[in-house]
Parts: sequence; structure tokens; C-alpha cells
Amino acid sequence: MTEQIARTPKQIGAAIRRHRRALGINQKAVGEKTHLRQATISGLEAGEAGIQLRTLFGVLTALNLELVVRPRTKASTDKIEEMF
Amino acid sequence: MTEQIARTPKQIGAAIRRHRRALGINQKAVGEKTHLRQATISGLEAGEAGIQLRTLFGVLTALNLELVVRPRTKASTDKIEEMF
DNA sequence: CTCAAATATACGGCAAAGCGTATATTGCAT
DNA sequence: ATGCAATATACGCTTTGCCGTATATTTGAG
Repeated sequence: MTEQIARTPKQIGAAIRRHRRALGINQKAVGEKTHLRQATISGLEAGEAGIQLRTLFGVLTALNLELVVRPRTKASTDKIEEMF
Repeated sequence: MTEQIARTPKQIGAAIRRHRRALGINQKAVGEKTHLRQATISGLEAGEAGIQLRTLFGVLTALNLELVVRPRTKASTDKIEEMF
């Protein structure tokens, strides 16, 4: 199961964490590759909603990941107010 | 071709724009659904690297889109410094 | 070509991200 | 149980997102 669906910051954070662990590297190492602090990686993986795209894609690149944007597959609640 | 690969803020912005247009709605309407300004949607679609996950996922939800996180498929340069 | 709709840009203000640095906490092997 | 590695949290600082509001520019229909 190497393809993870993400519809929220928490979900993409969790997905990134799983992939990072699968690669056997720690947050500090990702921080060094990306010029981000270990604390910043921690926040991303925790799903902080304020994380910037700069940070997200830096980490994705460091982990050799990519995103796919596509229409939602299954059902969804779609109440934006309840999203975070 | 409704599945778009994104490895950079610019790419995800472009992908979102294509999907939005395919749905036939404008930035102002997306802004109203998400409680974001039209100017903010514009920035997201333009690929501004500082856009936050809060903003990204709000728009994805409004457009009924989702992300998939997966290992990169084809080749990649992977020079993070050159990413933006 | 014209004009309206859509999109991009501007400015001051407030809140928050990410920084360096440092420490607290958690998890895991022995 | 101990100790180290990994992760989470804290503080002051600088930078920047997003806000409301407003305007400039681009695009497309007629």
C-alpha cells in the first residue's frame, strides 16, 4: 500500500510520515536535505494546517514522492467548516 | 486526463486550475465556498510557494478533489535548491 | 471593436510560519 | 530499569500569508 489518499493536512502529514519511515530515515535527516528544521518536519507530519507548500514539496522531493490531484473517489462530508 | 501529477507548487496550482475550469466555476465562487478571497485562489493557482495547507485543502474540498501521495514514477532532477 | 466578466495586483494591518537555539518528552534496544 | 536516539515543544525574532478593500489587467462573448 504505497499510495495514500489525503484530503486534509492531517492525512497528508500521516501519509508522509509513513513513507518516511518506510524509507528508514528520520526527521533530522529530512531537515538536512531540505534545509528545514527537524521541528518543521515534525509540524508537517503532525498535520499543522499552516504549513506552506514550499515546505510540503521540499519534503516530498526529499522523500522522492509526488502528488496526484484527482476527483474524489468515494463519498465525502464536504462541510469545509468541519475540516480542521 | 483527470489525474494530474504535481511535484511543485506551480504544478499543483496548474492542476487545480484545470480542474476548476473543468467544473465551470470561477475563482470568486471558489472563494465564497471556502471563505477565501478571490485573490488567494489566484495565488494558489499561480503556484505561490507560501500558500498554506489550510488554503490548499480548502480549495481541494470545494472542488471535490483529493490528493494521492506516492513514490515518484519517472525520473527526477531532485535538486531541491532549483525547485522554486 | 466593445464591454462585461474573470483574474491579477496593490496596500496597510494582523496573525502566524519558519528560523536558531535549546530543552522536554517519547520510544526503543540492551 | 537505563540510556540513547527520535520526536515534540518552547522562546524571541524576522518574514510572510491572508485579510478587507480597491483597482488594474486580461479574456471572451457579441
